[in-house]
Amino acid sequence: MPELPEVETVRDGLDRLVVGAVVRDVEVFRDYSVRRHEGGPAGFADQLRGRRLVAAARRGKYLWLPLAEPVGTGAAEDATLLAHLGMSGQLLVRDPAVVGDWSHPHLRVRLHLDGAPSGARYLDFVDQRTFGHLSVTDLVPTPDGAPGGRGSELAAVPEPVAHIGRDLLDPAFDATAAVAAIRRRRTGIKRALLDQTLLSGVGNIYADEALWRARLHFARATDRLRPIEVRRVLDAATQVMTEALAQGGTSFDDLYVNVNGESGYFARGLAVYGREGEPCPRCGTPARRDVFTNRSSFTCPVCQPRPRSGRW
DNA sequence: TTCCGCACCTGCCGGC
DNA sequence: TGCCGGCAGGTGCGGA
Repeated sequence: MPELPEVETVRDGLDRLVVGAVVRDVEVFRDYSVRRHEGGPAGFADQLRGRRLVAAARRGKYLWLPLAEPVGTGAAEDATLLAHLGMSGQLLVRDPAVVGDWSHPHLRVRLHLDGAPSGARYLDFVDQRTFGHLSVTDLVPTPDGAPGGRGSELAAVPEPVAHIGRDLLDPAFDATAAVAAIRRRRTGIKRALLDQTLLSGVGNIYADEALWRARLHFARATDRLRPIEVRRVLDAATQVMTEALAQGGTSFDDLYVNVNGESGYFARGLAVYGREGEPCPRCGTPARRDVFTNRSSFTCPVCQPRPRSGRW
């Protein structure tokens, strides 16, 4: 599933392979994939045709490509192509001269490109489970005046991204403020980690891994955790996502690949996620799976003892 | 205001 | 062999 390291891997690929390209044409094969674009599929295509992709930026799991006119190649304008990969979305950079008449059963949107630095002609949005989406949206200023996200120098973010917090790999991320915000909540620590308004980019996989590294059970109440414990789990999340990024992200199957269609290798680096019954790498106790907020959570019952009065 | 549960969506897999 | 239900899970909305 694409979480922060996977989305950052895709962003880096787009930065190298398609930034500078002009969108010659747009094909929307599945209207639902542009459901968040206010003008519908036709408006989505109209707003992209003839525009130049001037950067590849990211905050948390949101990815965007600021747009400019093709002539007068100045700074980005006030609009951007915004993407969220959801559970299974992929952005694939394709050159038909290399891959032939490539298609995919889950191809939802295709951008035809001219002038990409890689020579690629297609930017394909492939999405099996269709939780992902694309839109063209306005850029709005960041409240703190710092760049909106990794890969962009603009102090602006897409309007739908304005409400989410900065992510742990963002140089402008304020860990002290995040610790305080989490402790003000009256919920479980995993719920807080997954709340994208507090901090962005952490999903189910890395939340479980960070909690295991920090030796905290997912149901520990945020308002009863000491600041140092919250800080410990944030540091662990930063560490595990940095390691995953170095290995191209986590791939369990072909639902996550980079822009070239290649898998990441971090799945083998996971300590507990998806390893029910397998020995904890620290103490050897079989990992446990619980259903928490309608999804699986994996813990070591010894390293991460369940609290007497936790918040499920 | 804050927190929580659920719907959205598709394909795979196991059970019958 | 075919059908059906469960499961995967990020996000946003509505209800408590």
